[in-house]
Amino acid sequence: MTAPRRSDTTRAAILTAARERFAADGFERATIRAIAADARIDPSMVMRYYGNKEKLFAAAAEFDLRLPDLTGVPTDAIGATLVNHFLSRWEHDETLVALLRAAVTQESAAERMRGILAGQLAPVVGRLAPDPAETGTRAGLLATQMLGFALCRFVLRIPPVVALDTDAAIAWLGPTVQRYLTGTI
Amino acid sequence: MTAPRRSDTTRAAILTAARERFAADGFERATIRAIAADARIDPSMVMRYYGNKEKLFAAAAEFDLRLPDLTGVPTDAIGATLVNHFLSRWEHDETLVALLRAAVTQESAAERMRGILAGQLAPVVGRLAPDPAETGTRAGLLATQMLGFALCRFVLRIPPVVALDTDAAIAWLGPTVQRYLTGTI
DNA sequence: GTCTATAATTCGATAGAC
DNA sequence: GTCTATCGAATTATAGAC
Repeated sequence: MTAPRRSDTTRAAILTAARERFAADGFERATIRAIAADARIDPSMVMRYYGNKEKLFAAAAEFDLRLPDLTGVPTDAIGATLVNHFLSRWEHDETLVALLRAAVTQESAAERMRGILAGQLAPVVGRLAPDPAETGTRAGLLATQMLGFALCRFVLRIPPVVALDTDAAIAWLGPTVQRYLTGTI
Repeated sequence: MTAPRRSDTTRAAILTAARERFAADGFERATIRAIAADARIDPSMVMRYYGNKEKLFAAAAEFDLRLPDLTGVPTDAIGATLVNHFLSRWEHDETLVALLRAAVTQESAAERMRGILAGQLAPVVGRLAPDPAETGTRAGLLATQMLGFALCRFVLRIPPVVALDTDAAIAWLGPTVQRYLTGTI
């Protein structure tokens, strides 16, 4: 364990500002100058700490889905539980929105997104589905619905999707996710 | 009716090249220079014909969903019919992928996307749902699933989603769309 | 109608003083 | 560690010759 350096405060401020800018503007339009201004530091410090823009993004887009343990959840409540988890996870952390916005034009961000699905989501899904060969497909289908919802709600801001409250969103999306994870064709 | 000018060929070539570049690279990374090079013309011609980059995009992103008439379709086949329609529509026209990629960082493109949903999709959905107050919500839910699928398949290229063939995609997504349009909470 | 030349910005990245 | 100054590259957009 190393003691926290005095530069750690600066590093954290940069990361917070970077996440906000990347989430709001996407990778290209989020400039190092703007991020530095938000963090109240000099732009050259960003380069000094993170090397270049892509490495800065890689550090800012570190993301843990924090998926709950589903072993104690009744089988037919898995869909609603997961939808509720994703909704509250997004409300309080814009990292995933930043990642989503950047992934559309930045291959490294898309690769990161694929890695999160394969490394964090698929293992949890795998513990539910009997057939291991289906795990990837089920996790992928879940991604199409939940990322699509995030896209329409937070990025495209489609009015009726923005207007949905948490209960309605769970009621509509829950059965979809439930079927993708535990149903059959 | 005016006779086709000889410049119409050039204009069409520009639009085709623009659609390809916007679809592949997004709004910021698709440069006027690259579009002009693809169309085998001088970059200044693009400006001459379309004024600026945003107007060029607006012209290239003109999109008609070409939704089929659903009045003759059995009620419980609506989901599969629509999913099949969207899949084939995307395979042969990259305009919607271009619009999706651009809409993530370009507000005017997002507005265009919202306009397509409200102007083309919602009216068709409205003819199916008994309650007019629900039309927007149902069309929005349909958008979350179908745009999410396009995002994961064509933009993020998530392997198991890319691997789905048409029949499997219809079998999985059809019931979801069916419930969003004709089901209840 | 087509192309050359270039203006005007903006940005990522670097060098170096302090 | 922090900041000033600036380079070099890329881009949209314009002006004007032919």
